[in-house]
Amino acid sequence: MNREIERAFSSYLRKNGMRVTPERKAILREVFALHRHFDVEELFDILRRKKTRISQASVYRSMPLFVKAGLVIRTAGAVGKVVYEHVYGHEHHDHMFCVKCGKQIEFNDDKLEKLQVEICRKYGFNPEYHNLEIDGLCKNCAKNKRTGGKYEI
Amino acid sequence: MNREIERAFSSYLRKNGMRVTPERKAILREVFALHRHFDVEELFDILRRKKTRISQASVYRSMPLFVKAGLVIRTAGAVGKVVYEHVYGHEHHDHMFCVKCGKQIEFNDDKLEKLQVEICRKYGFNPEYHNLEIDGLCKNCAKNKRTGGKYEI
DNA sequence: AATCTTGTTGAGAATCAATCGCAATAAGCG
DNA sequence: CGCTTATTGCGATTGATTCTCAACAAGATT
Repeated sequence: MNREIERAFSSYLRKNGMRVTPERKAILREVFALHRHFDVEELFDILRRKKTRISQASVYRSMPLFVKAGLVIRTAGAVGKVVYEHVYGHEHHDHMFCVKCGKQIEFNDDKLEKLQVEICRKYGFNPEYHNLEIDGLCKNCAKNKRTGGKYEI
Repeated sequence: MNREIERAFSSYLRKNGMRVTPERKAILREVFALHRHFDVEELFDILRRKKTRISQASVYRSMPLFVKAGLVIRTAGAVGKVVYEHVYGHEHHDHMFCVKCGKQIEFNDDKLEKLQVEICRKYGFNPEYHNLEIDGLCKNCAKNKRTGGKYEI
């Protein structure tokens, strides 16, 4: 992981009267070792497998800190589950999600980003983060389209 | 409520070998009487206040059906909560969500919609529905910005 | 209209994510 | 080093959602 990230986080903590603990650092390290979306359960499992002696509660407690520090974002997950993704030093991207096979396509479009900022301005809204998910059928599934599929929503 | 909606739903059910029950119809009616976002708890409370003898489980069971039938959409709610909104015969819109005060702003932008379709085409993706949520600070909260606010994320 | 099949309901138990309370611990200050 | 107080871990708790299962009833068949 990047030394820079750790420093950014420590700085965020101190600035807000919070403490830099080995637990928080260890969790952050794993978050940035995971190059995909994940939920707290997965993260906790990884930490446990690595024998770090960190409680689930601490993991739950740390995630909002990472988010507030701008290092991690929370994206829409399955029903009643919160999904995270680290973001520091990464390109922002949006998702297409195939409702049939579950395939995820990541994309990024500059025009789209700019247009959103423009729209926000119209409403006096200060965007910090956005999440666009387009649901539909991927190329493959559109081809073998069956009506009335029973995929989960 | 619209007779047309009820017919659309009944048709969806029959097409998939499911049954049209008074419970499902009553729930659907309330969903379309509610002209705003809601969660299952609210919906259930309303049904109870109206003395309809419908169980919470049935409400939970019905929601995904409405979604699959294309009458209702699920949008991102607070942590661990699912929020719904009826959509049939309504203009599609997206949301801005103030992370500090929780205010929701609905907006719609034609250019944005068209741009998305265009992007999908590039990926051979067939969009059916999309959900864009822009998180940030509303006009008011941006003004009285305190650093390190403790709002939940 | 009576019968049959099978999807649906209600009630409560069960599950699962997330949070909380509290005593023990330790970060960071002087 | 010693003090203050944020943080930890544990277990209990909350709260939303799902499950189980027996009773019921929708819709097809006769």
